[in-house]
Amino acid sequence: MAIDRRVVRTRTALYDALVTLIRRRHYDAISVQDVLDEANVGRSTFYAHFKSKDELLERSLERLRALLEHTWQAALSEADDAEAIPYAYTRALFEHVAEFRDVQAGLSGTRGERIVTTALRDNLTRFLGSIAGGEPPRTVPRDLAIGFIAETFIAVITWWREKRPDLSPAEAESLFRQLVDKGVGLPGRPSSPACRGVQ
Amino acid sequence: MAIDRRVVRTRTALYDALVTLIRRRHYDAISVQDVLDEANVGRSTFYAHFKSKDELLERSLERLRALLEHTWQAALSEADDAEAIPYAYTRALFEHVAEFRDVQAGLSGTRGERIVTTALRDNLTRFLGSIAGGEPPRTVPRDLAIGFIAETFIAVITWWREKRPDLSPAEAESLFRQLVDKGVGLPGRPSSPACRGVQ
DNA sequence: CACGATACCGAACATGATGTTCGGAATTTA
DNA sequence: TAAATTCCGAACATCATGTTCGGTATCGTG
Repeated sequence: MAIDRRVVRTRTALYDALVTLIRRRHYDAISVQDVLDEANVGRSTFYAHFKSKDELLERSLERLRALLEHTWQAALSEADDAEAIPYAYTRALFEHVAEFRDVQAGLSGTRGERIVTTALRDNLTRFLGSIAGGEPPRTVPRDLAIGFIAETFIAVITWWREKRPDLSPAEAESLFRQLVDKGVGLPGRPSSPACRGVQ
Repeated sequence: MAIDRRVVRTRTALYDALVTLIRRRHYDAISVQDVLDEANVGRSTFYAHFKSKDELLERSLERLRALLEHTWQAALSEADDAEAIPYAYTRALFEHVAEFRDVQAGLSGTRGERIVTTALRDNLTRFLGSIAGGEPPRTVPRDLAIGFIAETFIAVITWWREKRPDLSPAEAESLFRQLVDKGVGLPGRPSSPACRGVQ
């Protein structure tokens, strides 16, 4: 027996409603009742599927996961060699990210933001882990490196949205890559000279 | 006329109570009433001083600010030259951070964490800005660089607490500096060879 | 098509947190 | 000591959360 069509309709309606509302106002300012009204779903029905607004968000992120997976696959086929894959991936990611600006804004500073960030980090871990072939040992532990990459990604797109929304995805991605690849050093002292960016 | 002693007593009692509770349980699981009971302060009194739990936390961070300021001053006098100041600062910071592990844990994933992170970033901005003498132009915009540093700091101490609490402050700080200075590159391709860590 | 199973509705209810009000008591400053 | 300020605490209004349950609609299946 296949999955009852009513449940998929109900759930997607709730997912859509939540995203719609996040685009309109701040995540913390959205009540379960708001989602219910937007989705035209009964109260008891909601709690039959999810135990909270946070869980609704979390489960809805399987869509994000699908997007990331698709982007990853595209990067896989597009890249020349295995080493270039991650870069093709993040490049594509920056192209897509701009479309979700209002969602990012609605999530900023909330528990929801952490939920999304965690999902992103988990996906990165999975993807990057899948191509960890004969890599030389690194001084920075792998899980820390991945957390670092994910947080840097968040830092860049947040700054991009809040401070310099005029930048193109390519420019933002360039900054991201620069930070991940070479760091920046603490102001006052250049990091090791060979690593300074050009100019 | 000086500030009424009753108000400072009340406020510090509330600050202390909040921190005490965060050490015991998760920030989200703490109600205003809990803080009131712990601090032995009347309900109406609380709302005469703060409009919410979040504001209480935010205002209580003036203490954090004082700690950071003190650490900064110490780094100022300790460092040989101006360029070494930031590093003396972060080194000292990692020494202190271990003492607040349970507070970090109680805040992780909450709005409170964002409040603290923002305060930290603001302080970093202020400090690092104060020594931004004749610095060469950098390819990465200054405010992005500072945000990047702050987020990297958070990423490292979070990973340190959750995954490798056995590490010494010096070891953790070494990883932090490595990331900030040289980045890490995306797995699969080394970042520019000259920048790889030793070994 | 028809029947059994399942999901949805919606109203009602319990619970608990938030934030306000106000008169009287206590403490502080001057 | 006197005036001003702050605190207390109980009562109250409001709101969001989460649960219960009987009736209804929709679904999958034979």
